Amino acid sequence: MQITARVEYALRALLALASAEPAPLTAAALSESHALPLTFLQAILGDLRRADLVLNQRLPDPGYRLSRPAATITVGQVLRAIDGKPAGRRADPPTSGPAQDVVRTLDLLWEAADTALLSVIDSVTLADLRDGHLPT
Amino acid sequence: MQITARVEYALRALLALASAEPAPLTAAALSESHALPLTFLQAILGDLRRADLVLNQRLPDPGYRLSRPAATITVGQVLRAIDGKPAGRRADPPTSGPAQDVVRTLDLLWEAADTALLSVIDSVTLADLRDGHLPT
DNA sequence: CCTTTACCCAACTAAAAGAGTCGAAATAAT
DNA sequence: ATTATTTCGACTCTTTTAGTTGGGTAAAGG
Repeated sequence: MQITARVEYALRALLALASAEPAPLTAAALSESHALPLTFLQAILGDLRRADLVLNQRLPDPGYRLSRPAATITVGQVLRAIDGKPAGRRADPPTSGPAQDVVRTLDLLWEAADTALLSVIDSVTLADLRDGHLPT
Repeated sequence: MQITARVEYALRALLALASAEPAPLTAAALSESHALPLTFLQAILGDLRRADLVLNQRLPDPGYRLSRPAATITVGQVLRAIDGKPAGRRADPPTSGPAQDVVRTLDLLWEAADTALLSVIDSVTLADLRDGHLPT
């Protein structure tokens, strides 16, 4: 498990929004109160908006809000919105030889690992995190 | 889940060794039959040897062998031997402010995700992979 | 001895990904 | 118009990955 800063920041920001609900928060406000680099945060909020997890409004009372209830947004959705790719091996598989079967077997292994991961992150919502309801 | 080439190559090599048991295979032989870059593979085998997963012997009949039965080596052990670190966030946590609690909550989340992952990779052995016994 | 075979190791390079910054443009009240 | 804020693409800096290179070690077998 490698947690990128993007994902971490995205979740921190979303949790702040979940706690502020239904009041909107501007990017600047989020940046200050949670020590997130402003311009980087803006880029991240852009990803979240394009993934329809968040929406923003202009004056009066400008800022970002969750686009749906915190209980319906899972951590998995956030990860996929931010990091895009669900997984991926770096090494390209050989096109022939006895290693073929081995590679197929490893594929299944990584798939099983991924499934285990998804079972956690797709079952935890922003509301869970906000309220401290965590998995075992 | 991000699978590095090092881990992938290590597992391919170990599976080859597990299948060849108890005959030793040289680095060159592994490199050729499984299309692994030789010098890179040597570095990886060095890690595996230092982690006591593999041992090598000189003439006569030189090469690498598993240092213990394939059924007692788990994928998790290999991952830890090769990539070292169990996990890690990139973003450094804030030293003060209301984000403190959020960060602690996220810590627990990542820990849960890690546990889920370990439950898979620490329960699958090289013998399982070699024989096609995979987790659900 | 001395060549051959194979491993050992530290330093190096190249390319990609990650973390952020910068600046100019768009938006929409007041 | 002006102000506050978001939006977008391009840009920089650093770290990690994926390898290579080159020099050295060990131990037969001739």
